[in-house]
Order: sequence, then C-alpha cells, then structure tokens
Amino acid sequence: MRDNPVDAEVPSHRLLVRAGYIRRAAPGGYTWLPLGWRVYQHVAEIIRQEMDNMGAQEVNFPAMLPREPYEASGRWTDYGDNLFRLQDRRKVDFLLGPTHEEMFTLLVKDLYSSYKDLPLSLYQIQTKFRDEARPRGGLLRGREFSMKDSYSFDIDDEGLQQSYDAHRNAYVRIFERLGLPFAIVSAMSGAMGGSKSEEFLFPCEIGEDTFVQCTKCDYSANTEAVRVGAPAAIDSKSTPRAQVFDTPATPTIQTLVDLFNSRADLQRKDRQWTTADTLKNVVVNLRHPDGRIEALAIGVPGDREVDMKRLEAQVSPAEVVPFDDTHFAAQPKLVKGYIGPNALGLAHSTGVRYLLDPRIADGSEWITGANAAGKHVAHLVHGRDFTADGVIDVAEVRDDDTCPSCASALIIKRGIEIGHVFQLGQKYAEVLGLSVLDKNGKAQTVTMGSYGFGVSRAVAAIAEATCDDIGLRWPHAIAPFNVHIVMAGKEDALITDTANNLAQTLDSQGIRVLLDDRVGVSPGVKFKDAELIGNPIIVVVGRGAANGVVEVRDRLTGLASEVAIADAVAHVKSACATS
RNA sequence: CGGGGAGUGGCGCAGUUGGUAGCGUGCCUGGUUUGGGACCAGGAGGCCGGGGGUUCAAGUCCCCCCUCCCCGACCA
Repeated sequence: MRDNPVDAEVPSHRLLVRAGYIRRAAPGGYTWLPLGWRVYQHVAEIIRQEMDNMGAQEVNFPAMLPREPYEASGRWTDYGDNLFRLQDRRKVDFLLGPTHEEMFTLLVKDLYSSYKDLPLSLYQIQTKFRDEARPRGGLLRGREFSMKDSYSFDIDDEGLQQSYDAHRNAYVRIFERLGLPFAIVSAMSGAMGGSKSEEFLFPCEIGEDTFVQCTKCDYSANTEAVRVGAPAAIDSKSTPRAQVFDTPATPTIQTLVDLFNSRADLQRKDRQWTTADTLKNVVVNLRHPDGRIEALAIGVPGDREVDMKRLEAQVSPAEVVPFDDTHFAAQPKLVKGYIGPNALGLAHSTGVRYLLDPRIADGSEWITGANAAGKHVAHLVHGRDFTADGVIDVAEVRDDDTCPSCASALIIKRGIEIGHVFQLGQKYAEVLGLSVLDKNGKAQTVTMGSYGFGVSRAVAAIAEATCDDIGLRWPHAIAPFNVHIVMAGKEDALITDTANNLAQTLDSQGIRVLLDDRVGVSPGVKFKDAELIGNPIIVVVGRGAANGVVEVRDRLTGLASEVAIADAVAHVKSACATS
C-alpha cells in the first residue's frame, strides 16, 4: 500500500495498516492479516512460555459470560457503559468478558477445597471486550482486544506476596524478551478493588498514561498514585498576626498577587508575593455509592490546580460531581471566590469537610479568602490560625516536584500501559464464597492476585518502539519472518534458482523465510516493501548473483554487505542468532 | 458525553452558479522494461455514509440520523 491511511495518526498504527499486518473491521476492532497474526503468535508464545515457567497453568474461558457472577461482585453495574451486555432469545442477560476475576474465582471454588491445593496460578490468553468511549491508535485501545489475564490463589498474605512477585518477575522477563523498554510504576487499583498494584508502562510520547520518575532513585508512580512528602514544620513565632484586607477587583489569583505586590501596606520586604503564597480552596461534591452527596473543600497552593483524575482516584468509590451555584445558594457562608479556611471544616459553621494538600506545612502562612466578598486575609498561619480535617494529595503533579522517597526532582513522562499487576486480596473470594480448609480443618477465605498483560497492545507498542520513517523494524523474536529475500533485477534462471535454493535451505534449517518472487515488479518497489514490512534481515538476490554474491542487509542498522552465495546460509544464520 | 475536523472506486483526493461523476495510485489483459516506488495501449471497478425534503434535475441546497479521526472527559 503506497499511501498512508488518512485516519491513522499514530505511527505504529499507520505502518501496521499500510504494511498489511492489520485491517480495521469494526469500530475498535481489527482483523489480523497473515503478517500480523504471525507477530501476534510470537508475542503470545513468549508470554505463554514465561507464564508456564513460573508455574501458572493455561486455561480458556468463553468470552460470553453469564450475568450472575458479575452481579455478585457488583461489576455488572460498576463497569457501567464499558461493559458489553447482550441477551439470548429468552431475554437472559449475558456479557462479553472485560476481564475474568469472577469466572476464575468460581472455577477454583468448584475445583479445590484444601489449602494443599494452593498456591495456584491460572491464566488465559483471550479476547476481551470493553465498550471504550473512544478507541484509539488501532491496536493501542480497541473495544475488542487480546489480553493475557492470570489470577493467583493463596491461603494468606505471605503467599499472595510470593505469587505477586513471581508474576512481577515473569513480566520483567517478558518485557526483556520482547525487547520493549518499560517502567514499573505504583498505581491506583481503581475499579478492580484490592490494595497494592503496579503498572508496567512502555515509556512513549503517544502514551495515554502519565507517570513520574525520580531523577535520582528508582521511585516511579502513576500521577494518580504519586504521594508528595510533607514539608517540615515552619516556625511561625515571627509571622505577623493574620489581618483582613479589602481586595477589590481581584477576580483571579494573579490579580490578587499583583495587588499585594503593588500596595505599600501589603508588600513583602524580602521578596515579591507569588501565586504559591496563596491558598486556594476548591469545593466539590462527592456522590457516595449509597447516593449520599457530601461537600468537600480542598486547600491547595494557588499556583496549582486540583487534578480531577487524582481526586477521583483518591475518593473512589465516591464520584466527584460539581459544586454549582445551587449548592452555593444552599451554603450562604461559602462566598464564591473568597472561600477561606475559617469557614471550612467539620467543626466550623458550614460543616464542610476540609482537607489540605500536604504542601501546606504546619506553621506556613497564606493569603487566602476571608469569607466575605472583596476581602482576603494575609498571614494566616496553618496550625496557629486554622486547621483542617486532614490531608489529601490531589494537587496537580509537575516536573521538578520532589520525590517522596529521596526528595530529589521528579520528571513527568508518558507511557502506554502494557501490564498491570494487582494484589486483589479477598474481595472476589468473599463475595463469591471461595474458601478452602486450612490445616486445622477451618475454612479460610482465599486471597487473590490478578495480572493483566495486553497482548495486542504489546504488538502495537513493539512496533511503535522499533519503527522508523520508512517502515517497521521487528526484532527476530517477534518478526513475522527472520529473512526477507528479494529477487531483484532482470528475471533469469540464475537469480531465480539462487533465491529459491537459499529460501529452501534456510527454511529447512528452521529460519523463517519470506521470498518476494513477484515477476514484473521493479526492484525499487520490492525494496520499499521489504523495508516497510520490516523483517530484520533482507537478502537481495540480483545482479551480484552472476559474480557469485548476494547482498545481506540489516533492517535495523541499515548496514549491507556482499556475501558469497556459498556462505549466505551460514551468514544469515549467525545474524539471526546474534541479533 | 463536550469541542473541532471529515465521510465520493481498494487507498489518497478533486468535483465551479444544482445539469446525471473524475484524477492519481492500485487491480485485470497485452507488449516493452528490471538495483531504489518504470512505460505504452486497452479494460474492470462507484445506492457520492443513510433517510427525508426542495427542484424538471441533487455529490452539490435544506432537515434529521449514522460513522470515522483529533482534543478533552472516562477507562485494565
């Protein structure tokens, strides 16, 4: 295919379509063509081998599942619109599996009943369905995609930790074998439930996940899960007492700071005021799962926004909904634009729960709202003049924020989430009644882990990681073929025989060979196609054949060398072995 | 779900004041060519996203719907 498909923006997607690996078949659904399917199988096989190595056993569930187990776990409703639901002819509800915690839990419940059967790890490589609001980047985010999902079952937390570590280590090996760079970041568990979880990200500009990495130590976390360290307390003995000022015409924090810097009675002697000296109080509503609405005020330094993603991750399962004018009307003591700490808190008149960003150090002084229109208060000291009901870490994260582990600078990166490992704990085992008898004959609820790995997404990520301007560049372990033989130049018996013999010999020795024997196609076209398809070695059988040589090219480095026909097989084999 | 863009042969696109659809590429046939996207000749292929309307006449004008892409929201 000579022209790029116009509806593909992401390079790997464009190339995979153009080179004939995949083809869109439905919104968010892709057909694997022969080249693509070979790549997919290679990736799946590497995953399979590493899962088997760590002692997991492969099974396979149907994709179409009954409603009841998901009803029991709450996910029939919790998954919301992202769940594909359907009914059979008798109007019985089914779903297309988005992930299989419930089914695995029930399987183990059916099959096992003793602690002697544990630990146990089961996995499958299977098509998953999620009705994504916005599929993107071809294989990167589909509504139908292939995932390896595994589940561990242990009698206690120690066992879970071991199973978790085993999976984590297996994932490290899989990434290494796939040749895919990765970062392991702390993450929030989200709708999956459970406690500890880590994501395996492929760092990449087009990624949809944002994470931070420490420039010094190995701390790394999804921005939702970042925890900033609390600064040391500040001695406020010499801080002036709090004072209220009229601050007309200060609709934004910047205008407020400008006013303070321009008025002699408000200026600081040592430096200019900045937006970071102000305390911004944001009020939202939380909708709890039981339907209860609760107002929540959050205090952050004025130079930062509240990151809604981080907030939602923190307050989950409650949902964040806006605190709009009707809510302000119902709370006359909250003066929109001038909300100050002294109106907030469970102990205060409004009774609105008030949580502070951890950066608001004990003893620090602030310019903030005075709870009256047109008035702000300065020198308001945390701990001396106001207190909050607790701490919440939801301010936006920035480059150069400090690492919670070593206090060095953090940097922000983007990545594609390929794997996610969870310590689920007993959530699913409890609601589905999975327990085994322990040594004392007593029923113990099993504790579980869940481990996802996006297989189709990994294919796209590898393509993204390795491609260049002119095409794909697969590593040997993944490539559809090891060698792409191009017959170039005027067709004659020597060239045809040399190419065919070479292909047959390599094939018989276990090398995967693609032979381009199209007639009447000019050499330039064949070269371009070979480069686009991206197998790691390209062998050109052409005019050199008359002199007893062929050209061997390395697609990755672009280096080419002439090799005697007699040595070609050995040369290619060693190239396959070393790269 | 909000904002923006776009739907015309496989792919990339053009189509004027409304007049019955064209170009490039790919495909088929024959011939010439053969180391970096060759050339000549002949050919096949289109419910112009869908429905309704205006009109003698609609790819083009009007209304409704659908789909795709990008940004956001959401999401292992």
